Amino acid sequence: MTRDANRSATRATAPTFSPLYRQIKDFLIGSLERGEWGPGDAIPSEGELAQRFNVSQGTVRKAIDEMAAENLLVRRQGKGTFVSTHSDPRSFYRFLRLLPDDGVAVPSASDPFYCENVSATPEVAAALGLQPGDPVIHVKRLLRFAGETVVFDQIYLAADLFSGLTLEALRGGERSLYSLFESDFGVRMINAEERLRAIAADPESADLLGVAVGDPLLLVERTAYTYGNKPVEWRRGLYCTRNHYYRNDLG
Amino acid sequence: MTRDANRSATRATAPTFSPLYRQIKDFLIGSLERGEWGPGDAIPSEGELAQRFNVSQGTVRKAIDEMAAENLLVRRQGKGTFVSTHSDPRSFYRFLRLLPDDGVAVPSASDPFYCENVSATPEVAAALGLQPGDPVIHVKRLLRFAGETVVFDQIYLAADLFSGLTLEALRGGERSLYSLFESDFGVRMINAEERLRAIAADPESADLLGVAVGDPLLLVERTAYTYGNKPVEWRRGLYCTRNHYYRNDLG
DNA sequence: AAGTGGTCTAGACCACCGT
DNA sequence: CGGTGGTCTAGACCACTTG
Repeated sequence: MTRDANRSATRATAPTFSPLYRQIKDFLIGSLERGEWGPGDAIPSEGELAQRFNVSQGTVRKAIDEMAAENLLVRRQGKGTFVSTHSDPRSFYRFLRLLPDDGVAVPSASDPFYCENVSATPEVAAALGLQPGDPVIHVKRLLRFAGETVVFDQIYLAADLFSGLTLEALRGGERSLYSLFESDFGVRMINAEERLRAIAADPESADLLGVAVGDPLLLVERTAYTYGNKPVEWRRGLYCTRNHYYRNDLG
Repeated sequence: MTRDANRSATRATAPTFSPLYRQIKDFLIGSLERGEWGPGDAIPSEGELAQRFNVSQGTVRKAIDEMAAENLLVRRQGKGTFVSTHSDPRSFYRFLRLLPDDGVAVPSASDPFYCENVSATPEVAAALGLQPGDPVIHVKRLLRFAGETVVFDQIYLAADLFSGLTLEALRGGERSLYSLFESDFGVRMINAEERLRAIAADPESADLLGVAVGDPLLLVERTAYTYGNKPVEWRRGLYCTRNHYYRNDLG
């Protein structure tokens, strides 16, 4: 992280222009990837980082500002800057967009009932960047809102990252799935992309969700990424939208 | 915008703490609301604003930074800072999340076929903050992707803001709907919230979209807001997701 | 009181855009 | 070239949290 690294780069090849705050941000992201600070930990103060990098505090601030905007860090005035965690209730509803038609959000209950090692189908392999046949973990679960079964999720995880995952661990407690991944496997989901479609209920889903075969269901396919935009989870969720809706804000 | 407005506010009532950059931001937003700068116009330079408000350039920068992050302004290095506009292709796909299963985004064609003044139903009135029976404009249109009819939209607009809207104007040209609202009626959509559900196709929609009655369709209800979070449009869209999907990024 | 993030300043220089 | 936004500095003071 030497100063003036750009200006001295008068090579013939195209130089890699990158402002100081960007280099600091990249360094901090690298530290997160390497797990040097765990979720919920405080990172060094702005002043200390400024000294360590020999830059002004404002430059460190700009790097942290961007990371806070990307939900990688959380600032807390008077206390410090902390690594984001899925245990934080504030970041809980970021990955669950389902709300009841009337009234406010109610805590949902997760009921996993299947967890096996299987071979990746071509579809799953493509989503996770694996080869068909590679080992993956297949989880099935239901989500209930106020007693009503609303979601049937089928979740596929790269087996190398989550080896040892069992149904018992999943049934654990009140923690969210991503919270468990984070604490038990050191895999932090920082990003996800969902693709939504309306489809007709198949017999298995209809049975689990208490609807008739052929009834319309909201299909939500999600690819979730960890640091470096590496896909580590793919899931196929069927949402019963009789009394709930999927909310999306177009900023 | 006097300096130290906070510190001198030693009243008994709870003072309204607000940093300088926020006051400047509020002023700029007010100017946008009052239409002092139209979509696509350049706002005064950072230096000029700093002089005008008797603050440093960095303070103005922070105000503009936030507004750029909220898509209200667009910065262009070397040129200036400009009021966002829906004519800008970059902000086009912010309000249309539908993509074809295979291949890249294709320009969509809008085909409006109905535009009448009607009385607001209770549902529409509630969404637009009106009284049931108040006048609204009801528009129906189809959206085609590469020749395939994919969306059936029913759009409701507060009549006072869009009086004079005709089918002919809607059929106008290649401009997006929000681009037309912006240039012809001075109403800029800055924000929207969508609620998604899966439902069974009714006869009218099935006919328009070329599917069977009862087939699953994606229902997308949108409330769009202009400055001051004032709702000005409510729409009910039915999306045929046979060959397309609704994409959502969970940041 | 000490330490943290939050705001603000005044000035410097760089990168980009137009003429 | 002049004007614009983009980066960076060094230092000041404020607001919040904790001991």
